[in-house]
Amino acid sequence: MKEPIGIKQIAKLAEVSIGTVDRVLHNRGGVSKITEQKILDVIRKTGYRKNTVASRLRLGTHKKVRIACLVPEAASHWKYWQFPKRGMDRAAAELHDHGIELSYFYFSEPSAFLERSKVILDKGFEGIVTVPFFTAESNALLRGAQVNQVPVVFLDTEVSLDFPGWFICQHAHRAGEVAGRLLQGLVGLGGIYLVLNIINAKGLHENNRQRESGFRKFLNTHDKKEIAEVVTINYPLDQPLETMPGMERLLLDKRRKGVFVTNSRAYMLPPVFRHYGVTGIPVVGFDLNEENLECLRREEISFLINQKPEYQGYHAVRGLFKFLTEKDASGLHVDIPVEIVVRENLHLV
Amino acid sequence: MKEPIGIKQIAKLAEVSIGTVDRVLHNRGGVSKITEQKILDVIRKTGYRKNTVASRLRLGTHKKVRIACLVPEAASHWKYWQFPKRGMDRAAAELHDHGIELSYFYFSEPSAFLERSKVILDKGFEGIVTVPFFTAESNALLRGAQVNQVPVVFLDTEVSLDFPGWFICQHAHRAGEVAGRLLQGLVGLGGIYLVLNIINAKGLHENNRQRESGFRKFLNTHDKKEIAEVVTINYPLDQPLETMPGMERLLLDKRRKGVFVTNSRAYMLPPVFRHYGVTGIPVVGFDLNEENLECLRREEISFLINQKPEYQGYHAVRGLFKFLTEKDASGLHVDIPVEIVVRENLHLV
DNA sequence: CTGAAAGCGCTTACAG
DNA sequence: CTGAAAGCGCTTACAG
Repeated sequence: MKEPIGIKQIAKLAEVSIGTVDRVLHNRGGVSKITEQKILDVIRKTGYRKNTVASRLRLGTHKKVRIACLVPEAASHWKYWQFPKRGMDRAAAELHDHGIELSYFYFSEPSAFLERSKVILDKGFEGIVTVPFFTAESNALLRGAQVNQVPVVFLDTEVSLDFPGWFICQHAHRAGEVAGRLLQGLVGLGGIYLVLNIINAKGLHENNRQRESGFRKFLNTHDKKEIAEVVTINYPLDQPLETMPGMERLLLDKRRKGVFVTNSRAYMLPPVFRHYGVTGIPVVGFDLNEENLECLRREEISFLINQKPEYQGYHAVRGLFKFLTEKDASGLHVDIPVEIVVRENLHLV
Repeated sequence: MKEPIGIKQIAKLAEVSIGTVDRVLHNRGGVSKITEQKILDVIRKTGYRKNTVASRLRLGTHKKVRIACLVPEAASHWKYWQFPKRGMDRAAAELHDHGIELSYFYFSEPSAFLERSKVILDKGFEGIVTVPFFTAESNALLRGAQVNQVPVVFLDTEVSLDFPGWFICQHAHRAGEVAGRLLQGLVGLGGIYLVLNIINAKGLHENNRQRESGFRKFLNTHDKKEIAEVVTINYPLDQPLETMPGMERLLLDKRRKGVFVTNSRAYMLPPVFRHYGVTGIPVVGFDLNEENLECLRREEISFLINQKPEYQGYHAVRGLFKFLTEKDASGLHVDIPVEIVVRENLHLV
């Protein structure tokens, strides 16, 4: 209801021109201490807030906010990366008239990540969205970005790095606890729970490690009598799952309760079950890829946890834009919900 | 990458002034057929899209988009209505510089709803957000709104009305199916499932009816042998739940499996269980009110389904604004996800 | 039926 | 150190 205070009214109240007000607002210097103080007083008293629409009209048409997205090659990783990309594109479309320009860079190897990082920094992008798959290279990126105060947002995984960066991802430990809750709800306590991790040359992915840890924590907390046993199988992608050491013994053990797959490949389980002729073993996994969804529809998987990759990409771009144009980092503090998906809410998530 | 086409370039290409272009763009009339056609051709060929930022700067400061929110008195309905209100306020804050003005109107009785509706229509609001609690009165509102083509968005419940309106709410039947999935997962098929509905002078709330129907459908579909039995208790709010006819018999029956509460009062169950000295009965309910959350934390409720009321309010206002300013109704087609909440993802939803 | 001009609030290049 | 002016793209009131 209060009168809209603009830069013009500030200028009048402080008895200066709007140019001088702007100099103070943007710390452009060249203003005497006394005038500056007078203007700052008026700004404080009136509670002036810049009109972002006018600001973006003026600025956005001249020089766009340029954001670089350094993402895994779209085809890899089960097309998972199309989702964040879609979210980023959607955000950019919404902000088109505000003056935004998204550029994509792709990598698969660490060396490409490093090389593209350099290009991005050289080209003077104002913000970067990427993924912390390679720790050393992510640190190198952050080190370079720090020089020009370029904000970097990491999606998907939270890892510990040497310089400050933003993370928009799901709390993996919590997601593991949720998985524990869901499985335990289905089968009760006691018996043997199987955790399936993918392992590669670099060892366990941080998300998988955290998820397993959360899962174990849930069972330990809820199982006062220590009658539940959690067994982990770390399997490399290039080996057939059904012949992994321990698999046969576990599946045929009468005490086996359910399986928690810490990655996106829960759909690999049902064929293994069929191979050993076992039925009725609940599976909880991650991600809404087509293979998993098909299993969910056929009721071969009980629950999937969604990391909302599109949502992650969308908020990364919107959050960065807000930060860059309004110095407001609130849009970069988003907790990705641990969204539980069953067959019946599949089309509504 | 393509050159930004503005009204100025359209004018130049069509060899007219920008005023004439604007007349065509807004169907303001007073343009010869031949000029109009020439301009339309250029617009089509260039793929011109109006710059919404410039448009809002010009328009928003002169006349704001005025939206009326006709909502239940905030204190009633377990403070549930604070959430959509919060979402609407958040949307309005984000759109402040674009020129939006939200006005709240409150009702509790149908008569007040009707009276406020008239006021809203008289005052010439451009869009309305409300709730279809009273069918006849909602129809009256829609009838009045239709005259001036004022769009009306209903939250919370989808009902059948006599005139077209928008609905932003959860698919209640699906939510019931999800509840069926969750309960059946916990206790398996067979035995007696209890459905608890609140009933008042107007009978069953549409959402509750749909949720029960979805729940029953799930059990019927999955229970080929018809060994599961669903029993409904419709209870009026002014009577003690534990003495409702059938309650004692059901709870003490060995075959009883779990309880589905179709409204926000799942928290009333645990005391009833204690009253009869029964334990370990799973409960699935709706809404994240403090009482329910406390039960979830104490593991007296297994699952809560969130209708995301804040999200509903937020999207109603954003969707209406987009529709009113860009003739784009896409923001009014939102399916509210059936969000499943357990103790472990509570703080992240 | 059409055009020229003013202005939304902010930003900056230029003149002094 | 400060002000006056131009302009972002769109919209409208006014003049012809």
